[in-house]
Amino acid sequence: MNESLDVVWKALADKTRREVLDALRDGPRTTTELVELFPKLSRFAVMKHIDVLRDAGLITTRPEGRRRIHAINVVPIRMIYERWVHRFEDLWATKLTALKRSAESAARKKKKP
Amino acid sequence: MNESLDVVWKALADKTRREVLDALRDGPRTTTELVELFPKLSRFAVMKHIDVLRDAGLITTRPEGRRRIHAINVVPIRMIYERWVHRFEDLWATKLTALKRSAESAARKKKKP
DNA sequence: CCGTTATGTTACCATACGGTCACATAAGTG
DNA sequence: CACTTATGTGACCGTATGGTAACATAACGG
Repeated sequence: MNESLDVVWKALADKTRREVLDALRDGPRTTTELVELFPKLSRFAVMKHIDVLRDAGLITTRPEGRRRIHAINVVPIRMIYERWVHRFEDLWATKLTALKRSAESAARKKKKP
Repeated sequence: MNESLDVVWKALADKTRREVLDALRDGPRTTTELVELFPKLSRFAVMKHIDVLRDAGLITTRPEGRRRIHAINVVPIRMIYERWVHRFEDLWATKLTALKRSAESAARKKKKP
């Protein structure tokens, strides 16, 4: 679970897969329902994306009769945020950042052996 | 700046590139300094990663003499958070309650050793 | 100048990835 | 049972990606 976050990043790198997760925000969907959301893609392409998302732990699949119901699991997204995105928050939205960086840059310039 | 974030996602999908951004959190670095952070990779590989990060707007490069100094730009990361990750935050809470509920339900059913 | 340092360009290769198709299974429905 | 619906598997293919190597430029230091 530690550095297996790379699989999550890879899964999120694809626009279609992020759209699948967007769709699942409102609630679980069957495979066919998800396929119908992407008229430009074949059923197999969407199913492959579902596989990738499931392997990354981003969705859970539960069979119900002959249908398969996919639900989102936000835990990996939360991990991405807490373990990575969050650490950059202090760098954004403040001009202090730019000041700090330019100061460090100036120091670096002077400290050339 | 308001371009599709897809190129940013693609850039962040690589572990090495995320490590480059991690290194740049503390301040700007030259190309050679960044290369030395990855002894297992060739200079060209690291330079390619730098190119990808710059194309995604995640770093800015400024020439200084014969050196090139790369600095992080957190704006795309912030956009990723605000335009995508943030929208799943309300599911974190509901996920917790769902877990709690299922845990209670499991505890109730748990007569089996 | 010359050699060294710092960096870039071009070409090239192996693998991963996104996608399609042919075929297959399996559960409702008449 | 036969028929339709819902879904899955395997092989296959073009392109993108990550990586290396050969060659090239350009600035500093003596």
